[in-house]
Parts: sequence; structure tokens; C-alpha cells
Amino acid sequence: MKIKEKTVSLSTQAKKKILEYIQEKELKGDDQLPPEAVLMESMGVSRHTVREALALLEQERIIYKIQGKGTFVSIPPVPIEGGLEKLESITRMIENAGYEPGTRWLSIAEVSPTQDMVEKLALKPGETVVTFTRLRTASGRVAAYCVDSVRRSAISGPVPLEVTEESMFEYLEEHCQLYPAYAVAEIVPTLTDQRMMLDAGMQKNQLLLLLHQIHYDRQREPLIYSMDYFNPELFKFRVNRMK
Amino acid sequence: MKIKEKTVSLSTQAKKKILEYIQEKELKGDDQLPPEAVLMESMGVSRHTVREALALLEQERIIYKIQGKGTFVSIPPVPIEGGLEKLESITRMIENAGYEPGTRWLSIAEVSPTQDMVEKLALKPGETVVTFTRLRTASGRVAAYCVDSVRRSAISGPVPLEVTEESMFEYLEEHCQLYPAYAVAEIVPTLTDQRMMLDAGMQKNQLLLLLHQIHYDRQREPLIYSMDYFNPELFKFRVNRMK
DNA sequence: TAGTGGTCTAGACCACGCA
DNA sequence: GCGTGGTCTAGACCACTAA
Repeated sequence: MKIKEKTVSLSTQAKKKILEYIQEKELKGDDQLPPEAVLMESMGVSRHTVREALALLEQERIIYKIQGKGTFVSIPPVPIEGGLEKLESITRMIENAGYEPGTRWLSIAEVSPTQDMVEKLALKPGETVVTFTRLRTASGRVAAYCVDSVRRSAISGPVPLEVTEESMFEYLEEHCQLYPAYAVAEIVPTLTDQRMMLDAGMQKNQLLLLLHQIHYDRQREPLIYSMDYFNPELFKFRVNRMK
Repeated sequence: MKIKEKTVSLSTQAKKKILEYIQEKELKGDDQLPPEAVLMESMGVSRHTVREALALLEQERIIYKIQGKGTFVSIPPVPIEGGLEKLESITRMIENAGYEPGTRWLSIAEVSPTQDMVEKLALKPGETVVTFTRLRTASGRVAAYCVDSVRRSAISGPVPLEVTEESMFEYLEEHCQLYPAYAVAEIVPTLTDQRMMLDAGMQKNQLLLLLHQIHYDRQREPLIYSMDYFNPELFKFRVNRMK
């Protein structure tokens, strides 16, 4: 049996070659790359393809261009780390921070939506939601208190008693055919509330960062309403801001 | 005297035409746009140009594409509001929130940098920084406590006694030829500290959102080290997260 | 004026979704 | 199999920078 061949586009290959070139020549910040015409020839591809490769590198801030002057290597020539603007599962966030992700399930229940949920998820009158409440841990320490809700109709069959997937995204993709593509997150500084203190044994008045998110699919359909309370002692939240 | 003619690219014109088409036909969410071949013909441009126009619209999430099916209008067909990932001056943020921006200057002083500043701004040994401390107000209410530092050598002449520009960015661009292009922001939930309570008359233990930012120019040179403490009662901090 | 990146054209073939 | 968007080529002219 053959594994599906992934054909890599020429522009992606070209991008890789340019990166290797930077490595080989040990180019540092503000060093100039060869002009597009030279890259075309040396890689045997068209200018369009070269420019696509350069566009990818520019997006990752590995290079920058100045019209009339040339293309240059950014300083330092390593990509900056991803920030919050990149949508990732909490599992991945915990892994990226260098911890071992864990989950303690607190409850899965079908409940009436709040007014805010009705609006944000565009629920029909009388429609209920299923709410998943979990405590996420990072190498054993309390990392986040997560409350995620999806419309009842998204889940076929009875409300599950347990979910084995570590990541909520994985569960929703595999069992509900929900494919979140982007999210709008509101960031709110907050303190532990009564419920969390009981559920998770957290301290009173501990500072938390609430990520109040609505996840949407490619067609901008709202899928998930989530309230994730993060422990700021374990996570740094970064955002890369561009003009 | 003639004002500089701004030639608008064909792809930008094409983008505008497509937007007008959506308006005219009153296309709603998930409605299909004409295929690229038709757009080429009706607008009299090449496929490349059409695709550039569509790429711009896709970036703004006004449309989405599915290979093999077509191009569709997003629901709702309005661009989502900008979030934190878009770098803006605090002045603009206050204006966008619908308030009247104001500034109370607290101090401008040449000081020794902290160790963190030396690292983040890549300061030479012995180099000092100039720190601007301001209280920003929104229609009279306390909006943010801002502490911005730049390397001493960036400011020609003596340390200014006052700055008239409302926006720090404007001041730095016009007087120091510093052009911030992007910033890396760390988001930290925090409480009012002693200094702020004295300076700004804030309450003890009031929740704040600290945006700890380093601003860089196009060449990735660090320019500004800033610590902005925002009043979360006045601002919602949004981040648009993409997969 | 020479050299660079920015925009645009015309045409080709490929990969995917669907009937 | 057809129609869609995705990728790629070859070639042209424009706009900006610096000598």
C-alpha cells in the first residue's frame, strides 16, 4: 500500500532553496539576496515562482524587500515565534510552552444557552447547547479552566459521557465534522471565581487571563463558544502586531 | 502646483469592481461569485490580475474560495473589525472605541535602562534611554498608563521638556525618524501598582491589562520599549486568530 | 542610466468537486 | 467529464533607487 504522495509546489521548493542559500552563505541581517533574475536562472524556475517563494518568506518576516534596491535578510534571520493571532488548540499551546498536556474532565452537559450564546452562535429559539468543562494541566500544574459550548444539533446521537481526545478540536473534527478555521478572541483580565475554586482547587483572587472566543468555520458559520481561563504564571501571551 | 498622482493598480481597481458587483447584486453569505474566466472578460483584465484582486478580498475575509467549486461571499459580507494584531497608536485605539483621546504628561527623563531594556533594545554598554510617562484619557476617564522608552541616541539635541503630539508614533516619526512597522506584544493581567496609584489616582488592586511591547522597524531594528497598562473597563481587547 | 522589484498579459497544464 | 480554482511559464513594461 502506498502512502499518498504529497506533491510539493515549485514555489515551496524554491522557498526552501532560498533558505538553504541563506544558511550556506551565512547571511546575516540586512545582507542582500541575489536579484530575482539570478534566482530564476539558478533554480530553473520562472520569475513568478521566485516571487511566490519570496512572498512566503516575506510573510514569515525572514526577508524584506525595498523596491529599486533589492531583497534583504531580516535580523535576526529566524522567524519570530507565533503569537495569539495564530489559532492553535490549547493542547498545542501547552506543548509549545514545553509542558506535558493533561486534561481533567469536570462535566459534559446539555444546557440552555445564555443570551450571549444565542446571539454569538446564532441559535434558533429553544435550541440547546452542549457544554464541556475541563481543567487543563501542564506537566501536572493547573494551566487553564476551559468551558466550551457547541449547538446540540452539531452532535449526532446522545450527549457523550466522556471524550477521549486530548484536544477539543480533534474531537469536534472527527465526531462532529466541525472544522474551525478562525476565531475572534476577546482578552479579559480576571480573577478566579467561586466555581473554579471549587472545581480546580484554585486560590481566591488569583489573576487569570480569560480568552473569550467564538470559533468559526471557513464559511464564517459560528461553531464554538468558549471561555478559557489561563494561568498567567505558566503562559506568556504574545501577539505579533503589524501596521 | 500639482498634487502627486496616485496611480491605482489594476488589481485594486478590479477589487473595487468586484465589491460593487456584490453590492449591486445584493449577494449574501455563501452566494457564488462569477468564475475567474468571466471576471477576466467582463473587466477586461488578465487572470493574474483577477486573482490578485480576489486574493486581496480573501485576505479581508470578504470572500472565500473552494478549489473545484468556486468563489463565495462570506457571511456577513462585511470585514470583521480589526483586533490587536493590527498595530495602531493608542490615540487611534481610543478614537476607534468612540472616545475623545487626551494625554496628561507625567514625566520625560533620561534614565539608565533596565537589564531587560538592554537586551530587548540591543543597547550598547553605558547607553541610556529616554522614558516618556503619560496618562492617557478617553473622554476624561483614565484609559491607560503608558511608559515608553527609546535609546537616547535616537533623539537629536537635548531631551525634550514636553511633547505636543497627541500620538507617540507621530512624535517619533517626525522628530526622530523612527518608523515602527510592527510590534511584539506580551499580554499580562495585572493590578495597579504603587506608582500608578500616586500618579494617576487609581484604585488599589484594580485589574489592568498590561501590553508589554517592543516596536521594530521594517529592518527588524528594535525602536521602542513600552509598557502600557490599560483599563479593561474602557477597552475590549480583541484578537483575530487564524489557522 | 543601469539595476532592482512591482505590475500585467497570454497561455498552458494540474488538482479538486460534482454530476 | 466538465467546470472550477491552483500553479507555472515566457515575456513585457513601469516605478523606484543609486551612481
